[in-house]
Order: sequence, then structure tokens, then C-alpha cells
Amino acid sequence: MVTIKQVARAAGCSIATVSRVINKQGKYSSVTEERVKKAVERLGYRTNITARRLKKGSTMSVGLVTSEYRLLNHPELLSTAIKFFQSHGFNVEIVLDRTLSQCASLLGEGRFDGLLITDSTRDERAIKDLIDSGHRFVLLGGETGREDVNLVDIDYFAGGYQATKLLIRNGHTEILLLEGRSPGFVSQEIRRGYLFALDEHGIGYRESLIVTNREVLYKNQELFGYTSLKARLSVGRSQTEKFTAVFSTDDRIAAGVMRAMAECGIGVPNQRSVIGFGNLSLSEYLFPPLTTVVVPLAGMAELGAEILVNSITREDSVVKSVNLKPQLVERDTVSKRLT
Amino acid sequence: MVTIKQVARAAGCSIATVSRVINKQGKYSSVTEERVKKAVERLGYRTNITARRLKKGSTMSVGLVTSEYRLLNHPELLSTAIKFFQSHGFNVEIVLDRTLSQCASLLGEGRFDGLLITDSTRDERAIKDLIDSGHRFVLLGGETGREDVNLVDIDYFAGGYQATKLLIRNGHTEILLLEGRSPGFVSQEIRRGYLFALDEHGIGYRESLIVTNREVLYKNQELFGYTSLKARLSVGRSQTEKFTAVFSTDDRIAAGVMRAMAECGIGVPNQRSVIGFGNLSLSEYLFPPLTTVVVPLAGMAELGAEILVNSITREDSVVKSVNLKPQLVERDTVSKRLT
DNA sequence: GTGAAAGCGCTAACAC
DNA sequence: GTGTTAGCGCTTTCAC
Repeated sequence: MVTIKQVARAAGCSIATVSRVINKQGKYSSVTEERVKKAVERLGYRTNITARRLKKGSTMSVGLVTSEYRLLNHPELLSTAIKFFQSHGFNVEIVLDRTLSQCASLLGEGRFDGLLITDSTRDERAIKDLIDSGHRFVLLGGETGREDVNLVDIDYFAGGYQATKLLIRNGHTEILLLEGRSPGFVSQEIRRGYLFALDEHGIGYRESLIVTNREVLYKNQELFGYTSLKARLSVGRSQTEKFTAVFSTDDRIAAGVMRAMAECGIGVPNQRSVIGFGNLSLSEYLFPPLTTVVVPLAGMAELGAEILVNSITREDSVVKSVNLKPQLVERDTVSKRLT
Repeated sequence: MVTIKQVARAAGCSIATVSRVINKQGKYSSVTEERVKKAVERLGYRTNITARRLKKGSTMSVGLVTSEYRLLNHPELLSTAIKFFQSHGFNVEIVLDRTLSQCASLLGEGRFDGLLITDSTRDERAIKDLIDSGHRFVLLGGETGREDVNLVDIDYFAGGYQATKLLIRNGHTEILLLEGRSPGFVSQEIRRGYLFALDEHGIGYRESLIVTNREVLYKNQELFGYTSLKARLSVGRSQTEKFTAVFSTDDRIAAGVMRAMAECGIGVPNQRSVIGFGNLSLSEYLFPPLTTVVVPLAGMAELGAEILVNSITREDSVVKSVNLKPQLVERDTVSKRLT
């Protein structure tokens, strides 16, 4: 490895001067500048980042704490954040499947200047430690009762509300809710929106119209949608369980629903309407293309990254808490109820 | 920040002893061990990773050089690699959209102990620099003429060959090849496999049966499949352009193909067979589920990560070059040709 | 079993 | 404009 010392010798000056030229700081003559640059070039010198970090006490590095689930299901969230950090001069390290208190340790090691955390478990103790340590961090969609943390969240309640309302506007009152398992409180919030919309329109809520996936987390969402619907469609079901629309809390569930519909020869949206949630890439490839709810994950990531960078680089940055709204994307699976 | 010095004072010993206890190295009495551990606990001390790295001259950190395309389209590749590295004690930093020579710089900065590189551009000069610098790196699916680099690659030729052969075995001889744009030489290799299989069975190759997407890289693959097929299906096409099966070099293209088929009332696989490539998650949600070719991306990532870790940790590691074979996954879109 | 001290490569304060 | 030097926090050699 070639060090600053060797460059100094080659350029016939001191290491301080080399450092000045490299960092364009302080004063130096254009003659020495030229000599140093030549030497750097000739020797192939590169500043040792570790030594610089130790000296400066800052790493220009952030940790992106996330889960395998996120990585596999919402890569755009990560890529957005990474691009933002990188374009602002920060390196980003992926930290997979770590608890909040492990994250606190990482910051304690001086590994990062800050942390962007998705899917954090609700661990108030760890959050307190994180705050007390004086380190910078931003929670993405985490649940916390505290007001003094940077938090960017998505209003899943509003998403559930909007989706349900679209169905209601189209005349549907018997709406089957298929609840997948999802990290955190996502499903519960969506259900709250569903119930709220029903209630708002004086539509009675029926427990038999809510089906919850109790299988292992995240697995086989499509199968859950498929089997749930097949069961519903079987003959001999009571009148109270009739439905004209299906609202799934995950697009993959909706995919399963539509597969079951197709197999049973039920037309979508003519005979039944279907709405999903999440706008996964598969949704536009379904036939017909799925009406669903767009969750602004990339927006959440970018905003979170921006808040983190600000809180690292600026002394006067203030704690921010933001709540982002999902948006309906109307494709071809919802239509007026046949009267 | 609490340093080793403070711990030493609190424990009533020297920093050397604290270091020994922390790293479980050298000798120390159980009495002092206890005292040091107590002090560490009480003060909340964490070893400064930057200082340790500077002293030891190793970072225990690797760079995962990749593209936004990979991140969005093959997240399982990244997650597999990350998990492997993390479980072997390495931190992993994501490096997005950097050229090979920029990667060489990164290594020169001592930022990483090694690099796992996907989608590298063919830059022999940079590869030479990388090798000459003595740094560790592994190429994933990169193209290079050199024999002295660690390389894990996927045999796309074999994939194209297998897919085509499956169709031929089912009696198809007029196979429409829809070539999407893809990074590197992927499409070309798949086409070579297609042509080889045809030739092997004495089936004449027809240029009119090969359609290439000339649009902007990666964009609108689904639309390409859809419009290509719509055009083919229009009335008044000559006899020479008839086809009984479609082979797409990307599952999303196949998704577009199937959408077009559905709209035109053409049954799959009864009237036309369809085979895709890549086994994207959407493929099993198509109706009917898509027969396609599984590309062992996760396997490639894990193997690459393993080779990299070996070459970092072991002096005697030898250069490895591996070629992984894709595999057919037969679902419901290929059947015997109607005679 | 323990401590003193060198030194990893760099930046920046200070002296000239 | 340039050089000397302290020191970032740690590991490790060497002496005791």
C-alpha cells in the first residue's frame, strides 16, 4: 500500500503539504501542487479511508437496517435510499435482520454516522438508548409511541379506507376482506380503514366476511387467496357469506383470488370486483390488470434518507415525523355491482 | 464516546489489558477479567471499529458492486450474498452503478477487503489493474477473456438450448423467439442456444421468427411481448411467419405475450405454447402459470461470496471459475403441438 | 499476568 | 507557503 509518506518523499515535500493538496485545503504553491499531483499519479496513491475516518471522527457512512422481507419484496425502497445516500457522498452498508439494540451497538462502534431503519421491532428501551447515545437515526414505518424520533410512516389506514370506499362507490356492500400476514401493524391498519369506510356508509360489518391468514409469516400469500376464495365459492354456503367484491391486503393474495375466479369461470370484474394492495410488479401482469393501492415506499425511503443526511450534516436539524398517504391505482378489476 | 482508556482507568488496569480481555487474547487473570467486563458494561464501552481497522490493516468489510437493475430485478441475488457475508463476519457495503476502475479505486482506499462484482462492464484494463493491485475480487456473470480471475457465471446458452428443446420435444418446429434487451451478453447466449437446438434437430432457422426489442434497455419488456404478438396475430401475415410456440428471453415478455393471447382468444397452451426465461416471481401468478427457465442467481451469489471470503481469509486460495446451469421449470404453458 | 510504548495513516494546529 | 508534530483509538511487541 502506498502511503502519504511515500508521496511526500517522491514529491520532495512534507506529508502536511501532500494532505493539503489532496484535500484542497490551506495554502500551497502551484509548483508543489503540480509535483504532488504527479507523484500521486505515478505511485497510484489513494487516501486511506480508515485513517481519515479515525482522524476526522466521522465515517461518511450510513447503515441501512432492513429485513430480508423488505429486500425481496420492496427493492425499490432500498435502491432509492442507496442512490440518495451515494449521491450525497455517503457510503451505505446493508445491515440485515438486526434488532434495534444491536443497531445501537453498531453506532457505538463508530461504524456509521447514522442509521436508516426499516421494520424495526417495537422496542422502546432500545429507542431510548439510541436517542440517549446522541446518534442520528430515522425510522421507516416503525411503530413507536415517542415523539422525539425521526419517523417516516405510511398511512395504511387511509389505504384501506380508500380501497374500500372505491368498492362502495361502485355499489358493493358485501366485501370480502382477505387479510394476509405482514410485518408490523400493516394489516390491522388496513382493516381499520376497511371497517371505518363500511361504518361511514352505514354498512353493517360481518365477521364472516373477514378472513385472516394464520400461516407462517409472508409465505404463500397467493395460495391463501386461492384457497380462501375456492372455499367461499363452494356450493352450499349460507346467504350471509355472499360477496360481490374482494379486498386483499396484498397483491399476491389478489393474484390467488383471480386464479380461483378464473378456474371457477367467474368473470372479473363483471361478476366480482377485486382490489389488491401494494401495487407489486406482478399486478399489472395479471389478467385483467389489478386495481390496487400504491404504497409510496420509494417516497418514504427518499424522505427518510434526506432527513437522515440533514440530521448528520446540520447541527440545527429538528426532529421530523411524516405520514405518507397511499394512492389508488385504478386498473381493470373493479366495476359497478350488477343489480 | 467512551474509549479504551476510560475503561482501563475504571477497571484499574492498563489499556493493553483491557484490549486483551475484550479480544480474548493473551493472558489475564480472571479477577481482572471480571473487573474489565464490569467496567465495559457500566460505561457502555464499544470498541471503535475504525481504530481497530486502522491498526489491524483489515476492514472485515466487503463491497457488493451492483446495478440498480440487479437490485430491482434480482434482489434474491443480493440478499443471498449479504446473508453469506454477514454470517461470516463481514460487513457489506452496497456500491451502485460504478465502473470497474472506480472499484479499483475503492479497494485502493482500503475501504474493503474484497469486492463481489455483478454486471461489470468488459474493461480488461481495469481488471488488470485490479489483479495487479493484489486485491481480492470475484466477478459474477461478467465477461472477460482472462483466466486468472475469480468468476462465477451462468450458462445462458444451455438455458436457451433447454427451453427450445422442450418445445421441440413437444412437436413444435415454428418457434417465435422474442429477444428482450438484457445486460451483457445474456440475450445473445440464449439465442445461440435456441439456434443450436433447432439446428440439432434439422429445423431450418427463419429470421422472420426472431424479434428483437430495440427499445431502451430493460424498459417495457411486457409491452414488447404484447405488441410483438399482436402484430404477429394480425390477419394477412404470410405463411412463413406462422408459429405454434413462443420463447421469450424474459418472463415479463412472456407475460405480455399471454396478455395478447388472452385478448385474441387464443388458448395457452392448447393453441400456442409459451415459455419464458428467468422465473420471476410474477411467472407463477400468470394464468396459466408460466413454464420457464430458472436461472440460479442465488446459487451464483452464494458461490461467489464463498469464493471471495475464502480468497480473503486464506492465503492459499486458488483462482476459481465456475459455470452454473439453468434449469427448466415446467408449469402449464407448454403442451404437445396439435397436429 | 501486566504495563509501557510504538505505530497503523491521516489531518490540522502551530511554528516558522 | 511549508514543515513539525500531536493525536484520533486501537493492537501488539517487548520488557518485567
